[in-house]
Amino acid sequence: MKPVAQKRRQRDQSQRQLLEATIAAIYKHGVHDATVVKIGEIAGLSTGNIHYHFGSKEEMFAAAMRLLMSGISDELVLELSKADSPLERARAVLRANLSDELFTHRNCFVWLQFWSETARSEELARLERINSQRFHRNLLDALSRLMPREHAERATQELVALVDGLWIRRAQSEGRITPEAARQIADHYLDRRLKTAPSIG
Amino acid sequence: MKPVAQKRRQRDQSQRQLLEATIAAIYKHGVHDATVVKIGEIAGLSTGNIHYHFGSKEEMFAAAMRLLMSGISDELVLELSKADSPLERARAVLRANLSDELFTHRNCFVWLQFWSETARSEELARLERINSQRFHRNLLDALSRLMPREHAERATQELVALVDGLWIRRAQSEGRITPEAARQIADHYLDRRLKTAPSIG
Amino acid sequence: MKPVAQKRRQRDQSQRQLLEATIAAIYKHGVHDATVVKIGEIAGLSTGNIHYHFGSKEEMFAAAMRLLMSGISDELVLELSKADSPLERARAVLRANLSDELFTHRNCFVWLQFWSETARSEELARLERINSQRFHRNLLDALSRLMPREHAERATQELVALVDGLWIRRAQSEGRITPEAARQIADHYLDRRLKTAPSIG
Amino acid sequence: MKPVAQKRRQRDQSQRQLLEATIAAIYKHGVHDATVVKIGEIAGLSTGNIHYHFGSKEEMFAAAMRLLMSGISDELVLELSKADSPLERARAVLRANLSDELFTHRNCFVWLQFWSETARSEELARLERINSQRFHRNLLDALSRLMPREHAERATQELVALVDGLWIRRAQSEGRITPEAARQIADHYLDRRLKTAPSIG
DNA sequence: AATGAATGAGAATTCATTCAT
DNA sequence: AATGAATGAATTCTCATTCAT
Repeated sequence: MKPVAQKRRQRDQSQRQLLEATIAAIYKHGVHDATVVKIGEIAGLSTGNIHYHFGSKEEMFAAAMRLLMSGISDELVLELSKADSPLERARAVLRANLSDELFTHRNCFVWLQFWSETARSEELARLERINSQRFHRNLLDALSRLMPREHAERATQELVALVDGLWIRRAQSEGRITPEAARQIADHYLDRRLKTAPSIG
Repeated sequence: MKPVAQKRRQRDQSQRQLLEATIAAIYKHGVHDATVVKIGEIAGLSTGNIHYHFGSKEEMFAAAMRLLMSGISDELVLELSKADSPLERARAVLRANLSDELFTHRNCFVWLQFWSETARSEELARLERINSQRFHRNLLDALSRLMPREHAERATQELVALVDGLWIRRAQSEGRITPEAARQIADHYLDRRLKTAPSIG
Repeated sequence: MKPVAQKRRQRDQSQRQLLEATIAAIYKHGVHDATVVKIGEIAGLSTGNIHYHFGSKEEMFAAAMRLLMSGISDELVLELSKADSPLERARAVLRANLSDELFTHRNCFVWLQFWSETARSEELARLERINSQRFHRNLLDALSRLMPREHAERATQELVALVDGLWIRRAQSEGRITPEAARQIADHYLDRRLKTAPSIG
Repeated sequence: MKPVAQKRRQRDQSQRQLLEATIAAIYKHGVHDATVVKIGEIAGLSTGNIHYHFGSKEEMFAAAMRLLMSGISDELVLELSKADSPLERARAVLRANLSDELFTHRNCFVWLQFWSETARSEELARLERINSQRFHRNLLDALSRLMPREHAERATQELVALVDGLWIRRAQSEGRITPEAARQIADHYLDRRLKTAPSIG
């Protein structure tokens, strides 16, 4: 008989597979058409098993959204770890959301699908708020050291909207915008913002 | 009164009611849950009627999206008619998309739902492209007279993304942002853009 | 105002048009898919009108079957009028059902469709029995003068089955059998029957 | 007992039940009114199951027709296995189609329903052709050894039509003809055919 | 853990029929 | 006589979920 640790590992792997498959299915078919059967096929598991692992489709979708969010979080932590000035930190926050790894057609598309599902699931709405607020908070923290509070708040709002808009654009179709171009837009925006805002102290 | 004319009016009214009901249902339940039965209830018409008038649910959704787009178009025409300088025209384009009438929670929410449906319906995707391109073109026309071509193109991209991001934000929940605040963000952005770009002539 | 006779003529024409359209629709789509709307389109009349004229779809189908039957009947009368011996009469009955005008793909196909509808409509079943019995009776009358009663009865049964089978064959697809070939089969069968049966008198 | 084997048996049994129920429903109501719900009720299974097992109603109908055809095929093989001369073989082919087990009101009625559905389903039409050709070929093989080729071909055509006509007759209503009578008709026809055709060799 | 057969509520769609004009 | 908008019951099909194995 297998030791407990091995069993757990196997279980975790199944669940991970299921979450990846969920995202893949949403990317392929859209949330609406990402059915339990299709997800199961991609994951190589039966529908019965999905309910064994996640209880319901909605819980699995929430877990998939969390997986996506943890990817964003990891990227953010990575970028922030390399930044050692407020300006660098602000740039790091933007870069994290527009990196080659994260700012993919797939990611942006799937995220847009979750955005729209927010209307049907309070849990997904909650997760969206958490993600949005984390982005907002990190950016505000950095900008607050570069310009007066009020300016920083406005600049944050604008940058958050700008990045969201870039995600929509990227989600729309493969070729509309590249990560490189998106980063440039955000960076230039930040530069102009800093030039025109009164500096601190 | 001619019976033919009366019948036509009756038909047009039913179709209009159905389209309004479609939008209302999407607003209330999300695209996914805006079923033919619910739409029929809101419109006060039977489900059979939907297929009599539009052939299929999908075609009715496309017609509803077109109705939304014609609202945006009307607003744009109205604003542009009042503008008589390139700068005014650029502002008019932005204001049209962020006006009190258009930049409502309802409109932005429903539009986000259509955005996500783009993945499932080629016709909706086509409509989205038309709308996006019209916005892009009008803004670029105006900005091209205020700054060198290349700058104008970048500025357009940025402003389009910014406005899309503001729509997402507005869609998310009633209170996150007001039309007034959104217009300020866009206007300030434009002002800074003009200050930092080399002027024409 | 139109005279009464003219009105009646107009009404009769509409009804005749509708019956022809019914048959055409059944030929084109099969009974199952010959909907009131499709029939109306072929006839150039609205669905409301169909019910004004026939009360219900089923009644219209029965009327269409009667029209088909009257065609067979006319053909039979015509052929019989030219026959002046028992043998000629027997041949006439067969020829009537296998004539170039009647034994068409269209006729046989539509008749097969009515045959199957017999299961759902007592009225159609009744009509089918009338038609079948008329065929049977006329053939038996003729054959009874050519061979002993018992032989005649058997021969009639056989010939009726043979002709029905030929109709099925013709209904199946355009090319399986020609009227000419069908008539030869029936005639040869009759000849052999007469040769091997004891003659009367 | 292996669970896998058990599941397969369970599945096969359900599918078989569904096919029997399809035939029973067609016999009871006609193809047109043999709805998924009614079939499910007869089979004692839910409607969802029909689509789980067969994908669509049409595919299930095709499978039911194949089941009917395999019954005919079995009967034919059985009869042929007992025949050891060309004449015996010809008789066997006829007897197979007119046996007490096969030539039932139920079978003939259901087959007539499938015949008429041939117009709506290319697959059913294909199956009908296969069945018809098998009958034709087997009969022709036997007759070719009893009379010259050309005679054999005509005799085959005639016998096929005769048997089809007998099926129609049997389908029409319970009492019109018995298997015994049908076999006599076919046998006598064959006898007369052999008498009047030039023999081989 | 895993399977997959079975369920049943709910989805879009079709269509004969009605009815106001 | 004729139209065609409106209805609503019925139909096929989908899909998350359950459950025996």
